[in-house]
Amino acid sequence: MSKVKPTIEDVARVAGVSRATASRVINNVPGASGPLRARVHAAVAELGYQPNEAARALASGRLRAVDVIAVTYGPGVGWLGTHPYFSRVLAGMMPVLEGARVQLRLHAVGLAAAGDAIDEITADATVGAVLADITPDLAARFHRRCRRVVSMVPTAASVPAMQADNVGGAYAAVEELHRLGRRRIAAIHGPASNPCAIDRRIGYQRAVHDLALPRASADGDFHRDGGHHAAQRLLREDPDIDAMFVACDLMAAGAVQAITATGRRIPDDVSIVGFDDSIAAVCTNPPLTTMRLPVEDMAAAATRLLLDGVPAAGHRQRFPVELVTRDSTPTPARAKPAR
Amino acid sequence: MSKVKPTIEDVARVAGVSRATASRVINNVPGASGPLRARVHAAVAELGYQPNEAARALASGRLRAVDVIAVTYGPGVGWLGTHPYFSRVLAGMMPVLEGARVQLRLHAVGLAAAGDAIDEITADATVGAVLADITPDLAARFHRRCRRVVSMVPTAASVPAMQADNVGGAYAAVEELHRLGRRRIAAIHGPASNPCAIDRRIGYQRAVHDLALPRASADGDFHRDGGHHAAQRLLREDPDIDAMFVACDLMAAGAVQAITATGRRIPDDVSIVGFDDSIAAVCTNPPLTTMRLPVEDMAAAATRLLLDGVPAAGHRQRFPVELVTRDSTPTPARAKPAR
DNA sequence: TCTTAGGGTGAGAGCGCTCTCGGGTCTATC
DNA sequence: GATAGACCCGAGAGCGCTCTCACCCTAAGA
Repeated sequence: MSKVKPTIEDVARVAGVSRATASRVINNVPGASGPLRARVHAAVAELGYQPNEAARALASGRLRAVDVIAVTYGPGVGWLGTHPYFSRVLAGMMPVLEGARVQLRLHAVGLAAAGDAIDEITADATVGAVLADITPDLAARFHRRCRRVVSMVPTAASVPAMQADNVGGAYAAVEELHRLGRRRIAAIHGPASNPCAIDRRIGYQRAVHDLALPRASADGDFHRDGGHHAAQRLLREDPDIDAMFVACDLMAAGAVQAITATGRRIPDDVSIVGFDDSIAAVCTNPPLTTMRLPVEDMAAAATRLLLDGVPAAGHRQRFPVELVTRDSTPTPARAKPAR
Repeated sequence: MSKVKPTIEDVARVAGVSRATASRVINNVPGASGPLRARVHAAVAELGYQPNEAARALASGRLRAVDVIAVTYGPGVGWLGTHPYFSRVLAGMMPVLEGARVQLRLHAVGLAAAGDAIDEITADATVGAVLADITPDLAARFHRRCRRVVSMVPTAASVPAMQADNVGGAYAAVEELHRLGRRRIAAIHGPASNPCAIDRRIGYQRAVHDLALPRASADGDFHRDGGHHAAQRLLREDPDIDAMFVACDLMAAGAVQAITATGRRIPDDVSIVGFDDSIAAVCTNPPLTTMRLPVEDMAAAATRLLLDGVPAAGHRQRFPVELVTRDSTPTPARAKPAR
């Protein structure tokens, strides 16, 4: 047995067919049949042949990989290392990629360098890119350069996207709190420039408006510390707050700590509904009632869309955001009676 | 301006040099100088040239990418979606990869399919692979097939690895608890087959032995629920436990919930030291005192090692595991006096 | 002045694969 | 039995790049 890796040429020789035929059966393309297919498969197995992806990509003009783009705001890798969201995206994509034998390439690119990065990534002509986190204008630019793109976050109308009902989720969170008898429902929002955060903010505002509830809110940064500070501020400004809608579980974790530090009990004194249903939701004490964002499903669907060809411009796939009840809201029996 | 992507041929023509020279300056290899370099750079800029990675890989026999391997135990993507560890590995690698213009490919491979996966991944002749999570025998096999490998977890002696002091970290955790006056220190271990978990277990056992402390432990699964159940069991079997060493923050989060559910207070009744210092450590209530595993540093160092060439067999780089004090252990002033 | 060494440069041969195109074979139809 | 059509299969031309090797030019040494 030779040390060098067998090529398709070797497979063809062993199978007694042409390179073209070997290629056809290896790629499962019609135009070769029965007995020949069997012989090629046998040769592949015998030689332990593994196709060279680089050669494949060069010859076919398409690299069998999907890019994942995480634009990092600020220096370093930003949220990538700490926010549970990205892991969920990867976890959702992995199984569908594996089935298709397509590689996953991860790009964490700074906002400043994003333009160049788009050029580079596009140059490799991959199957497509999943925009895990990105600004709307960058997404639009990406889509313009290379149609094979699908966004996981709200974006311009033209860019194909997975669309979770962030507005409705936030609205439902406030409704739930209201149903539980809460009347002073404050909100901790995400960054003012973040599209998801904006939608959740809108949902909150609509709900408190429709329910004729007083409005109070503070901005966080989608991170634990931001949630902590925001909750402190909120409680200082209005000590009678009896519930909080927090636009992200990680911030909610910080809020829980801030609230209990004041001696208030959760859920009795202050009830909380988070957002995401990430791992953070079950790490807090008490575990969080939260709005489940089906990130894994969305990522899987995005990947499938890419694998199926060029997504139609403006393509939308909608995902519900549903309430997951845990212990940061009272059980109905313990709920405060509505005034 | 033509629609087709410029090739190095175009660059060479515009610069008035040969393809070879263009290649030399683009790849920054000696053998071309001064004026020519400038002309080539100008041509690259003018055309907006982006090298085709596939062609590069094919011609040079090396794909400019680093593989990240996460062997998933059991079905699906296992820990990838929920455990903060993987994000930290990726976050650590990203900046050094970016500097070297090397891609990151992620592979989450089931234990059963890992053998085939190794063959496939190896076939692409990448710069190397970072073994984020893997069994020792699989790591050895990987290393045998392709020397360009470095493990992030304990493994056979031959496999190059980043080595965190898991044993010492666990030992130090118990010592700290003892210093704080705790005497019935139980442990929640990770999976019995996990190399990191094994080392932490050893550290605990050595410490309780050296300190002549009673031993009590339960096995978890490195996940929140496992920690929860283990803590319940431990408390049931010995209600007088006054401290827990938990081999992973995620499990500690579960343990915190189980402990407070019994009415015990943290850190006064039961003190806790976790392990990892992952995002979970600051989501619990109270935030966890924990042993910091410098995952990002380890991942960055692993990546650099790969970028520098073929790592020497048996190469080891050691990393300390240090105590991070938060609120799940009493401040020294509040510590119970030693008996 | 001739030789030699050495660095700069270009020609050209692949890397391993895909895919088009043309030729050959086989069946169905008239 | 002749012809058309359908179906298989192989030859061969690249895909865009790297890298070896030979060539040329210049400068130093004899």
